[in-house]
Amino acid sequence: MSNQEVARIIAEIGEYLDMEGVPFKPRAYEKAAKAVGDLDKSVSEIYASGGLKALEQIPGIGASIAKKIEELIKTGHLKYHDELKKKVPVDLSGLRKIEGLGPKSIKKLYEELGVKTVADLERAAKAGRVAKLEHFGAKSEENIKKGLEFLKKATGRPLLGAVLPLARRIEERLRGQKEVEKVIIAGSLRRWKETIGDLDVLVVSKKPGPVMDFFVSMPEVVRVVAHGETKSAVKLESGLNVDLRVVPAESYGAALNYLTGSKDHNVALREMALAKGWKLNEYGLFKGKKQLAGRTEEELYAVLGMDYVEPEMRENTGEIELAKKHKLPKLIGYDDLQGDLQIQTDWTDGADTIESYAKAAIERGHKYIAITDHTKRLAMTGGLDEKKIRKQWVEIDRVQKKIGAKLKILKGTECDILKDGSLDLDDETLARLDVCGVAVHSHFDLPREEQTKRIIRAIKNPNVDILFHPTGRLIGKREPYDVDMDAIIKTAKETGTILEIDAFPDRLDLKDEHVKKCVVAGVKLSIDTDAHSIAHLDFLEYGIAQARRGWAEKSDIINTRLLEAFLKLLKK
DNA sequence: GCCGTTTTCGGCCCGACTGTTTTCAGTCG
Ligand SMILES: Nc1nc2c(ncn2[C@H]2C[C@H](O)[C@@H](COP(=O)(O)OP(=O)(O)OP(=O)(O)O)O2)c(=O)[nH]1
Ligand SMILES: [Mg+2]
Ligand SMILES: [Mg+2]
Ligand SMILES: [Zn+2]
Repeated sequence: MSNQEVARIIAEIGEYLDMEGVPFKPRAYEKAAKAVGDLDKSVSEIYASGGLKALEQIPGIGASIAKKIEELIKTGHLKYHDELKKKVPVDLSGLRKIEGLGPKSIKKLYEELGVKTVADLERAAKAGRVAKLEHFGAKSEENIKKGLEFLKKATGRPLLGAVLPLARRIEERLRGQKEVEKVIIAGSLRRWKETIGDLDVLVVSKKPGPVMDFFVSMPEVVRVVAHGETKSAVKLESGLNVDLRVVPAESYGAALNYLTGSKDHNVALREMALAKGWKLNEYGLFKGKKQLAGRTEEELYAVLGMDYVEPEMRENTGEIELAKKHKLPKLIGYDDLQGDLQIQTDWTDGADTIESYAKAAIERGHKYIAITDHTKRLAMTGGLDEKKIRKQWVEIDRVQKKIGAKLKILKGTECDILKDGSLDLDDETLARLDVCGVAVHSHFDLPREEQTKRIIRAIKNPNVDILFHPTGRLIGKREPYDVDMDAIIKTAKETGTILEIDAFPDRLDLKDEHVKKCVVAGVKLSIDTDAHSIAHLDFLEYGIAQARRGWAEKSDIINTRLLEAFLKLLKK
């Protein structure tokens, strides 16, 4: 039984208890479910090796839930869950996808109308039966209908890269309003999560009314979900929700901290405040009626006795303890990169010429770039063979001469790792390159052991400098191939191979959790755009963000160095 | 149900908006 399956059952128990109005337990189950879902080892294995005791070691899991997990692992079933489900036998996860519909409403709809599924609910709403229920009415029925309509079109969480440009436009638009003193996008976007559930916008203003009116009447708005004095929410035609919070200047820091989250980070801070006899909310940190902090986030963390925590770290995964001990890492900054080490040109499947990339890189302040076209096995891209890549070197030399010393153009490759772990170009050719990147582009479905052996063999090659997009995932489209990342990281450490953080918004590969492991292991990383056109050169920030989410410092990333120092970090 | 240099018992983050309601529950952030 997978972690996700266990987590789902535990979470459902929480929802059923919530339905019955049981206090506190729902949160306990919710927390436990999240703990299981976030585990990076398998619960079954944890139980197999350490038994109940090991399960109870997981924060949020105590004796009672540990026993339930044991039953799930042993029998594939949980009597307690089955019993709760028998009382209200509905498609809970399906119905919960309807915005605004919570456990209490679902229970009522089942008991009064026999609604078990989304389809049942649709029939009941269309027949006007929902509006007749006590505590429901015409508007609740209408909202359910709208929710059902939206659910049919819903397409899941969009990529950060797909919403960031829109978010920045909305930010600018609000900034143009005269009542607006400050605007900032908070929420998961400020934490640079790889996918985004909604936009959370914070505005400072003395006059919220006009700001709210402007916000809910933006042209893209198709539905006003809420329209209040301090908070509004809308749905855009793209399906994206946008929340707006407006506060006075003296609450800016506290409100930004609240709206940035994560929820778990917020709750942990609020518990800290509570333990000191204080109260933390979005208006400030208070001792009785007196505001101790709230105008800035820096002040808020300081008064709580912590160092400032960067938004990318606010996931309640240990950052709070480090901040209290003043031991937070100093994260790599958004201006710290000197160059880009993965670029595909029109020699293969890229859209632009070496020369135009060089000019664009100079405009962006890069000191070096690596030209890393595909190799011959990727025939559909016109991948380079040993002969053709030598021709490319001549062109690189020509462009280098033309542009002079402003930018170093490195001769590189994104050489295919073949099925057996050998490489698509011969060693003599690889040895003559400035930067040799290798990557898996085929046989994604090899068994874990074989895939791991294949990649290890490739990076053990003394000519190989960097492993590009190490897990091969495409967010929302393709799962990472099955590979033992711990073994790859270990080998990278032993061989001095660099692992890449591919910044392309649908890759972000390595992702934050793997970056964290590399940092701990002392494996060096590179941040590259994987550009296939000049516009893609701007993706570096997504890679930097992922590095920051993995707690990487400047020194962990090789292309923060100037050329000479950077080249020294590659294999001899 | 979980958890602990304020507690092994008694707390549990805190607030906004809506809709249906004569005073607040439900849902969400
Ligand atoms: N204190 C507190 N803050 C919360 C709670 N729920 C949400 N928040 C805060 C933290 C969140 O980051 C912020 C925005 O809420 P969202 O639901 O939009 O979450 P977030 O943006 O983190 O993720 P998302 O990508 O939108 O799913 O509001 C809560 O229950 N308590
Ligand atoms: Mg959000
Ligand atoms: Mg939100
Ligand atoms: Zn390519």
